Amino acid sequence: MERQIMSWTDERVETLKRMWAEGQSASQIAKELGGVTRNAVIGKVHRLGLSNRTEEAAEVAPAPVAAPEPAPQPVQAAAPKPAAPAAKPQAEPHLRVVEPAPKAEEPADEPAAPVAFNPRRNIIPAGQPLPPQPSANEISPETLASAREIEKRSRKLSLMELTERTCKWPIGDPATDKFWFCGMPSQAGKPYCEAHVSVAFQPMSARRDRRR
DNA sequence: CCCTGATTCGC
DNA sequence: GCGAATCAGG
Repeated sequence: MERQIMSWTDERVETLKRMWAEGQSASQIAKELGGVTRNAVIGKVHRLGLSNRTEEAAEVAPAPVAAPEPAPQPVQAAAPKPAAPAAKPQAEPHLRVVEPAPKAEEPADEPAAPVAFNPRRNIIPAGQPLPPQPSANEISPETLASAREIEKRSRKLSLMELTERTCKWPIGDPATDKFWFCGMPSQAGKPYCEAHVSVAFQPMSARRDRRR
């Protein structure tokens, strides 16, 4: 009754251009558009002549996040349900708790382990910094900057949208609906994307060096 | 194996 | 113009 079988309408081309500029991969774009394969997307990208996507382009388009636009953003279930994470984030062979930081003023809190919130008991009263984020003072500024950069482009996936190959780094406060998972491509065999792996898996030597 | 983009070429 | 098949690479 409509649409003569998926074609490159202006609208779809716009989405393609926008996502490509944001640095999304051809497969991600294809998935978003639906009805086309990544090959189709790549082919179109080339025909549009916007092949080599350089850094600057990526810095222009990033929509500010909770932008109230009718854009085809992936819906996100805002239900803070106890539902067992299909892809249980934790239980990773993650970091060693670093040596008991003799930095007196640093309360021996959590290691840099993200996804540690416990949804079953009391939902964290929004306002308490319970959510993930490892103690920044243990991470190099470069690594943190990289993570923040990635988070701005995160795919904001809901729990149910995570797969074995999406970054499961939680972002935001799980007690609110401003909570989602990074969703960028995860490193093979790892639970997080490159940037978040860097934050989560700190080589002991690097940590040691940093606090010398 | 998972994934990436690039290219070719029949349609 | 389109995109599957294929290639080259991480």
